[in-house]
Amino acid sequence: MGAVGARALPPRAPPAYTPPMSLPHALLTSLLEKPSSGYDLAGRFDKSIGYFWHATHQQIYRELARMEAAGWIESLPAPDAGAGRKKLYTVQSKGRKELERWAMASTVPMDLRDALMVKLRVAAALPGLDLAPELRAQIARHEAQLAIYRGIEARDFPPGRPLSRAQALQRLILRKGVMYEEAEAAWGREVLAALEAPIASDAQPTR
Amino acid sequence: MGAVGARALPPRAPPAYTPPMSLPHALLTSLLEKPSSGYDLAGRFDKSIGYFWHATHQQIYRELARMEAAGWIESLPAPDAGAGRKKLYTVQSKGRKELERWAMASTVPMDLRDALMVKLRVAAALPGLDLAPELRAQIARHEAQLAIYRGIEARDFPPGRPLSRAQALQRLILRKGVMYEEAEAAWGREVLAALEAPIASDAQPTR
DNA sequence: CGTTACATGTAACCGGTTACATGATTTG
DNA sequence: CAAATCATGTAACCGGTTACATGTAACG
Repeated sequence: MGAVGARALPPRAPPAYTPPMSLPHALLTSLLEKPSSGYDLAGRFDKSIGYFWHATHQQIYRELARMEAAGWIESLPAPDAGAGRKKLYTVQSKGRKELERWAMASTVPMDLRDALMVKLRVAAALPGLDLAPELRAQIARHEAQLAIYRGIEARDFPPGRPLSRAQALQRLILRKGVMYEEAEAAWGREVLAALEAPIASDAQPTR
Repeated sequence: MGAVGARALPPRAPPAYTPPMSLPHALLTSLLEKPSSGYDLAGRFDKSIGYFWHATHQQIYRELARMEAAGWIESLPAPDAGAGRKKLYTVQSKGRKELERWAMASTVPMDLRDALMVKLRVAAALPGLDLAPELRAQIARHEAQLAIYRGIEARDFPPGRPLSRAQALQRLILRKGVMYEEAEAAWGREVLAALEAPIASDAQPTR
């Protein structure tokens, strides 16, 4: 097969706007909770998701423009801001349906892509290399992040107080951050301990 | 400021080839262990890192071409494969130095970007939504992956046998996969339990 | 009046993905 | 010799990032 000479095909029909991943859907969710301007979204990018996931204003403006073109959202000149260009985006029924569809659909997880894993492999090939400093830095970073999440948890969800459904879900999102950082830090400590362990030079039992 | 009319600048000087992330360095590591063709690298993409991180052959060929242009690696027509185009890539001293530099440098971690976190937020805004099936699927997926890693661990690193330095490092890479999947599955179970818990409709103590 | 914050955008690049193409080698 | 596999690539897109541009509103 392989139609020879099929080179100069017209540029494929503009693919129907169906993003595989989730920035637009994250924005859609934010807008569902509260109609906002692109600037507002960039500023907070959602109180809970923004803890873990940063998006620049350019990304956000781009997605908003696309979603408006797709009819998922609509913009009105903001009631405040007289001569400014500020726009207020509101989710349309098409957008709400799309968000439901996406939420119910199954999503493939991201690859686990950690530079430290590669660096361990480098250390195996280049025995002179000392990864301990970088490891200590990473452990400290994860522990600091963990402390931040724990602080938020203690402040926003003190134990013993009953939570609304929305609050309970919000807390679970934060829990993910906590559990993720705990696992990262624990792994880091395990690696550091192994690096500092007596180097049983090569497969020699300590005897 | 902002030199008006500075539009038609010549396309900025081709930025010195300094990738911020790590695919080239992962490939470099693989090549350091064993000079290979692009096809070989695509096939295994490194026994340990390939467990977690997939790279397509196009990515790999592109990176190999760039790294050769940068003088990090060199290609020779492969000794086998008579009339074929197969090339064997070998790390040059420049590449080895770059790998060391990168391994010692500190790396910024990736954002934690999980669709389920967004979906929980959606569920908070749209109370009709039932995320339980998707959650069960994710838990099953993580547990299956965990079983695979545990199998490899048991096969390659049975307890009680002393390990060489390289083997110990290899095992730590695998441990990361294990700990990551454990944390993901544990979080999933926590969320599922919360979703199925008595819905204390809104902040009403069960009393 | 000048600086800072608000607010939106264009241009250009890089990494990751998908589709397509091409040709050599091995095998039934 | 036809099909599968080996082996390498081009083209085109999309998402994420950085640099640059532009203008309004609020504040001291």
